[in-house]
Amino acid sequence: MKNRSVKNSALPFVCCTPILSSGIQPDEAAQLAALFRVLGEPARLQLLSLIAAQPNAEACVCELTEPLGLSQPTVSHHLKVLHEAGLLRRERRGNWIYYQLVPAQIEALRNALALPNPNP
Amino acid sequence: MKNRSVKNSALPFVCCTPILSSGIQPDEAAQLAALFRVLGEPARLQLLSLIAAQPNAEACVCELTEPLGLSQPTVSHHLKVLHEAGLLRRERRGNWIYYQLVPAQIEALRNALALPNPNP
DNA sequence: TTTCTATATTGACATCTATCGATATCTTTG
DNA sequence: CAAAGATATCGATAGATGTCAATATAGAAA
Repeated sequence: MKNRSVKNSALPFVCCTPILSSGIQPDEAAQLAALFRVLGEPARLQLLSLIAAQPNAEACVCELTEPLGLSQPTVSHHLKVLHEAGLLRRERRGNWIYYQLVPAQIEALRNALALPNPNP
Repeated sequence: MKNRSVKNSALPFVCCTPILSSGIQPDEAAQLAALFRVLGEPARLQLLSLIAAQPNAEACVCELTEPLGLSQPTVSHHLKVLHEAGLLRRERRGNWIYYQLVPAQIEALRNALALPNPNP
């Protein structure tokens, strides 16, 4: 099977052409699919949701491990995947590392699914 | 690893709560992730794009195999996955089976990624 | 420097899945 | 009914990946 990870097949911050409005090329499909694959994991969707729900829309790993019911290394792994996909920003503050959403990247993904205008 | 397929963990036509506006539950995350996972495959994105680009926004398997460069069983498999996810409609017409997009389901997925309103 | 705490990395394992060749099923046509 | 064509299913296989325990790393504090 081909390598389909974001890290190797796509750059962060892809600008997503609407796939339903124009024929997409194989390399575009690979990049975009890598991003959707990142979202194709319940734990990662919950992480995005949890972070968005925090007071300042940011959270450190220690705040995310318990509500997810996963080990700290696993949570770290998922955060890394989200970060490499450009969906999360990270910032160290003292001992803690805070993760925040990257709204532009999420919006880019949404845009890829935009329906074609029936009356252009 | 848990079963994460659409067929077993999610019903077609899920109605997607915006995950960034409210904390989502594990079962919601599982359903939604199953849908994103369906999109996390280059071949399937290309299928959606190809079908959308057809004259009547529909295509039979025979029209999709060649541009994808995959075998007929593999294309059939991907179409089945998309169909079970509620993203494609199927309709037999003579010997051929035509697949069409289901815009409502695509829109539902988009909606799941909607950003929260900064000034509610 | 040493210790403590938070996070990341490593290695291993079980499971999932994309892919294909072979074959079955279904529909039309002769 | 038999033959042909389109699509689906089956079985096998290689590669990807989520998970954890163990360990490493990095910054803060003593």
